[in-house]
Amino acid sequence: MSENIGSIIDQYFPEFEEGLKKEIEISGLNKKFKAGSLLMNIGEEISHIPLVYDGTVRIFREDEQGNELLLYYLEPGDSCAISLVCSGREQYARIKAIAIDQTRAIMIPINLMDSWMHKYKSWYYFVLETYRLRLEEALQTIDSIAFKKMDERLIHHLRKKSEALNTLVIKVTHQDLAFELNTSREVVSRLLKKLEQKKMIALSRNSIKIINLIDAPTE
DNA sequence: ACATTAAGTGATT
DNA sequence: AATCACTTAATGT
Repeated sequence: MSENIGSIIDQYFPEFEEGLKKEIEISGLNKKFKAGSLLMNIGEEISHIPLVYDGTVRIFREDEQGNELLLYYLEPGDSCAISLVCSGREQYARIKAIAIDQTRAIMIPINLMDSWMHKYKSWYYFVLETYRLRLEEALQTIDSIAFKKMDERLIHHLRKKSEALNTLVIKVTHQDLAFELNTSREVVSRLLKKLEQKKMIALSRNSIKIINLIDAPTE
Protein backbone atom coordinates (compact mmCIF):
# COMPACT_ATOMS: atom_id res chain seq x y z
CA MET A 1 0.00 0.00 0.00
CA SER A 2 2.79 2.43 -0.67
CA GLU A 3 1.07 4.42 -3.35
CA ASN A 4 2.46 7.63 -4.62
CA ILE A 5 0.82 10.90 -3.80
CA GLY A 6 -0.48 11.42 -7.32
CA SER A 7 -2.56 8.26 -7.34
CA ILE A 8 -3.87 9.01 -3.86
CA ILE A 9 -5.07 12.37 -5.09
CA ASP A 10 -6.70 10.76 -8.12
CA GLN A 11 -8.51 8.38 -5.89
CA TYR A 12 -9.62 10.52 -2.97
CA PHE A 13 -9.52 14.06 -4.27
CA PRO A 14 -10.38 13.66 -7.95
CA GLU A 15 -11.75 17.18 -8.16
CA PHE A 16 -8.30 18.72 -7.81
CA GLU A 17 -6.94 20.16 -11.04
CA GLU A 18 -3.66 19.03 -12.59
CA GLY A 19 -1.52 21.95 -11.48
CA LEU A 20 -2.73 21.57 -7.93
CA LYS A 21 -2.05 17.88 -8.02
CA LYS A 22 1.50 18.59 -9.17
CA GLU A 23 2.05 20.99 -6.31
CA ILE A 24 0.74 18.53 -3.79
CA GLU A 25 3.08 15.92 -5.18
CA ILE A 26 5.96 18.31 -4.71
CA SER A 27 5.12 19.76 -1.29
CA GLY A 28 2.92 17.18 0.37
CA LEU A 29 4.28 14.72 2.89
CA ASN A 30 2.69 11.32 2.99
CA LYS A 31 2.36 10.50 6.66
CA LYS A 32 1.13 7.63 8.72
CA PHE A 33 -0.28 8.01 12.22
CA LYS A 34 -0.72 5.20 14.68
CA ALA A 35 -4.08 4.66 16.30
CA GLY A 36 -4.36 6.96 19.28
CA SER A 37 -1.66 9.35 18.22
CA LEU A 38 -2.06 13.05 18.61
CA LEU A 39 -2.07 14.93 15.31
CA MET A 40 -2.60 18.28 16.83
CA ASN A 41 -2.94 19.75 20.27
CA ILE A 42 -4.34 22.95 21.66
CA GLY A 43 -1.86 25.75 21.60
CA GLU A 44 0.35 24.09 19.07
CA GLU A 45 1.44 25.99 16.07
CA ILE A 46 -0.21 24.76 12.93
CA SER A 47 2.39 24.06 10.32
CA HIS A 48 0.60 21.59 8.08
CA ILE A 49 -2.93 20.73 7.20
CA PRO A 50 -3.94 17.14 6.60
CA LEU A 51 -5.66 15.61 3.62
CA VAL A 52 -6.90 12.38 5.12
CA TYR A 53 -7.13 9.41 2.82
CA ASP A 54 -7.21 6.47 5.19
CA GLY A 55 -8.45 5.97 8.73
CA THR A 56 -10.37 8.28 11.01
CA VAL A 57 -9.43 11.30 13.07
CA ARG A 58 -11.38 12.74 15.96
CA ILE A 59 -11.47 16.51 16.18
CA PHE A 60 -12.56 18.00 19.45
CA ARG A 61 -12.32 20.91 21.80
CA GLU A 62 -11.23 20.70 25.37
CA ASP A 63 -11.95 23.02 28.26
CA GLU A 64 -9.80 23.88 31.26
CA GLN A 65 -11.04 20.90 33.22
CA GLY A 66 -10.17 18.56 30.40
CA ASN A 67 -13.77 18.01 29.31
CA GLU A 68 -13.92 17.09 25.68
CA LEU A 69 -16.47 18.20 23.16
CA LEU A 70 -16.45 16.22 19.99
CA LEU A 71 -16.61 18.47 16.97
CA TYR A 72 -16.36 16.06 14.09
CA TYR A 73 -14.57 13.18 12.51
CA LEU A 74 -12.19 13.33 9.58
CA GLU A 75 -12.53 10.51 7.12
CA PRO A 76 -10.87 9.72 3.84
CA GLY A 77 -11.44 12.61 1.47
CA ASP A 78 -11.73 15.11 4.30
CA SER A 79 -9.57 17.85 5.57
CA CYS A 80 -9.71 19.88 8.73
CA ALA A 81 -11.87 22.90 8.10
CA ILE A 82 -10.62 24.72 11.13
CA SER A 83 -6.99 24.41 10.22
CA LEU A 84 -7.72 25.38 6.63
CA VAL A 85 -8.88 28.72 7.79
CA CYS A 86 -6.36 29.00 10.57
CA SER A 87 -3.86 29.45 7.79
CA GLY A 88 -4.26 33.19 7.75
CA ARG A 89 -4.04 34.86 11.10
CA GLU A 90 -4.63 32.33 13.75
CA GLN A 91 -1.53 30.25 13.89
CA TYR A 92 -2.33 28.34 17.04
CA ALA A 93 -4.64 25.38 17.17
CA ARG A 94 -7.67 25.66 19.39
CA ILE A 95 -8.63 22.10 18.87
CA LYS A 96 -7.22 18.67 19.46
CA ALA A 97 -6.95 15.98 16.83
CA ILE A 98 -6.41 12.33 17.60
CA ALA A 99 -6.24 9.42 15.19
CA ILE A 100 -8.76 6.75 16.08
CA ASP A 101 -7.51 4.08 13.76
CA GLN A 102 -4.23 4.02 12.02
CA THR A 103 -4.59 7.00 9.76
CA ARG A 104 -2.79 8.13 6.67
CA ALA A 105 -2.81 11.64 5.35
CA ILE A 106 -0.95 13.92 3.04
CA MET A 107 0.37 16.84 5.00
CA ILE A 108 0.52 20.17 3.27
CA PRO A 109 2.60 23.08 4.54
CA ILE A 110 0.34 25.83 5.68
CA ASN A 111 2.26 28.58 3.97
CA LEU A 112 1.03 27.37 0.61
CA MET A 113 -2.61 27.89 1.46
CA ASP A 114 -2.84 31.52 0.51
CA SER A 115 -1.45 31.17 -2.95
CA TRP A 116 -3.40 28.00 -3.64
CA MET A 117 -6.61 29.74 -2.76
CA HIS A 118 -5.91 32.19 -5.53
CA LYS A 119 -4.26 29.91 -8.02
CA TYR A 120 -6.53 26.89 -7.93
CA LYS A 121 -10.25 27.11 -8.22
CA SER A 122 -10.63 23.48 -7.22
CA TRP A 123 -8.78 24.18 -3.99
CA TYR A 124 -10.85 27.25 -3.31
CA TYR A 125 -14.04 25.25 -3.74
CA PHE A 126 -12.68 22.39 -1.72
CA VAL A 127 -12.03 24.71 1.21
CA LEU A 128 -15.41 26.35 0.90
CA GLU A 129 -17.19 23.04 0.67
CA THR A 130 -15.32 21.62 3.64
CA TYR A 131 -16.21 24.65 5.63
CA ARG A 132 -19.82 24.63 4.58
CA LEU A 133 -20.24 21.00 5.60
CA ARG A 134 -18.70 21.57 8.98
CA LEU A 135 -20.78 24.61 9.65
CA GLU A 136 -23.88 22.64 8.82
CA GLU A 137 -22.81 19.89 11.17
CA ALA A 138 -22.01 22.36 13.87
CA LEU A 139 -25.47 23.86 13.56
CA GLN A 140 -26.99 20.44 13.86
CA THR A 141 -24.98 19.76 16.97
CA ILE A 142 -25.99 23.06 18.44
CA ASP A 143 -29.66 22.46 18.07
CA SER A 144 -29.28 18.92 19.26
CA ILE A 145 -27.75 20.28 22.44
CA ALA A 146 -30.19 23.11 22.76
CA PHE A 147 -33.43 21.40 21.92
CA LYS A 148 -33.10 17.69 22.14
CA LYS A 149 -33.32 15.53 25.16
CA MET A 150 -30.51 13.34 26.30
CA ASP A 151 -31.99 10.14 24.93
CA GLU A 152 -32.15 11.54 21.42
CA ARG A 153 -28.65 12.87 21.71
CA LEU A 154 -27.41 9.49 22.79
CA ILE A 155 -29.02 7.76 19.83
CA HIS A 156 -27.65 10.37 17.49
CA HIS A 157 -24.23 10.00 19.02
CA LEU A 158 -24.19 6.23 18.82
CA ARG A 159 -25.30 6.27 15.24
CA LYS A 160 -22.59 8.77 14.31
CA LYS A 161 -20.00 6.77 16.11
CA SER A 162 -21.00 3.56 14.45
CA GLU A 163 -20.92 5.26 11.06
CA ALA A 164 -17.60 6.91 11.68
CA LEU A 165 -15.93 3.75 12.88
CA ASN A 166 -17.80 1.71 10.35
CA THR A 167 -18.82 -0.94 12.83
CA LEU A 168 -21.91 -2.17 14.61
CA VAL A 169 -20.02 -3.09 17.73
CA ILE A 170 -18.76 0.03 19.41
CA LYS A 171 -16.03 -0.45 21.96
CA VAL A 172 -16.72 2.16 24.55
CA THR A 173 -17.57 2.46 28.22
CA HIS A 174 -20.62 4.25 29.54
CA GLN A 175 -18.24 6.62 31.24
CA ASP A 176 -16.64 7.55 27.92
CA LEU A 177 -20.02 8.20 26.36
CA ALA A 178 -21.02 10.31 29.32
CA PHE A 179 -17.86 12.31 28.85
CA GLU A 180 -18.47 12.80 25.16
CA LEU A 181 -22.00 13.95 25.73
CA ASN A 182 -21.13 15.99 28.79
CA THR A 183 -23.45 14.15 31.05
CA SER A 184 -23.05 11.68 33.86
CA ARG A 185 -22.31 8.01 33.66
CA GLU A 186 -25.49 7.04 35.46
CA VAL A 187 -27.67 8.85 32.97
CA VAL A 188 -25.96 7.12 30.08
CA SER A 189 -26.29 3.73 31.75
CA ARG A 190 -29.97 4.22 32.35
CA LEU A 191 -30.70 5.42 28.86
CA LEU A 192 -28.69 2.61 27.31
CA LYS A 193 -30.65 0.15 29.38
CA LYS A 194 -33.87 1.55 27.96
CA LEU A 195 -32.52 1.24 24.44
CA GLU A 196 -31.54 -2.33 25.18
CA GLN A 197 -35.04 -3.11 26.38
CA LYS A 198 -36.38 -1.74 23.14
CA LYS A 199 -34.07 -4.14 21.33
CA MET A 200 -32.21 -1.34 19.64
CA ILE A 201 -28.84 -2.26 21.07
CA ALA A 202 -27.17 -5.03 23.02
CA LEU A 203 -24.99 -4.24 25.96
CA SER A 204 -21.94 -5.89 27.34
CA ARG A 205 -18.90 -4.71 29.22
CA ASN A 206 -16.95 -2.19 27.21
CA SER A 207 -19.04 -2.57 24.11
CA ILE A 208 -22.36 -1.75 22.58
CA LYS A 209 -23.78 -3.59 19.64
CA ILE A 210 -26.09 -1.70 17.38
CA ILE A 211 -29.11 -3.74 16.42
CA ASN A 212 -31.76 -1.38 15.22
CA LEU A 213 -31.04 2.20 16.05
CA ILE A 214 -34.06 4.15 15.04
CA ASP A 215 -35.17 7.37 16.59
CA ALA A 216 -37.51 6.35 19.30
CA PRO A 217 -40.46 8.59 19.85
CA THR A 218 -39.86 9.59 23.42
CA GLU A 219 -42.54 8.52 25.79
C1' DA B 1 -8.23 -15.20 45.61
C1' DC B 2 -7.97 -10.44 45.54
C1' DA B 3 -7.94 -5.80 43.51
C1' DT B 4 -9.60 -2.94 40.11
C1' DT B 5 -12.77 -1.11 36.97
C1' DA B 6 -17.38 -1.05 34.67
C1' DA B 7 -22.08 -1.04 35.22
C1' DG B 8 -26.61 -1.01 37.89
C1' DT B 9 -29.75 1.08 41.39
C1' DG B 10 -32.25 3.98 44.70
C1' DA B 11 -32.64 8.17 46.91
C1' DT B 12 -32.20 13.10 46.82
C1' DT B 13 -32.13 17.61 44.73
C1' DA C 1 -30.92 15.30 34.45
C1' DA C 2 -27.14 15.50 37.99
C1' DT C 3 -25.05 13.73 42.06
C1' DC C 4 -24.20 10.64 45.81
C1' DA C 5 -23.65 6.49 47.98
C1' DC C 6 -23.70 1.99 47.51
C1' DT C 7 -24.10 -2.77 45.20
C1' DT C 8 -23.07 -6.12 41.80
C1' DA C 9 -20.67 -7.94 37.85
C1' DA C 10 -16.70 -8.56 34.93
C1' DT C 11 -11.91 -8.61 34.30
C1' DG C 12 -6.93 -8.48 35.24
C1' DT C 13 -2.92 -10.07 38.21
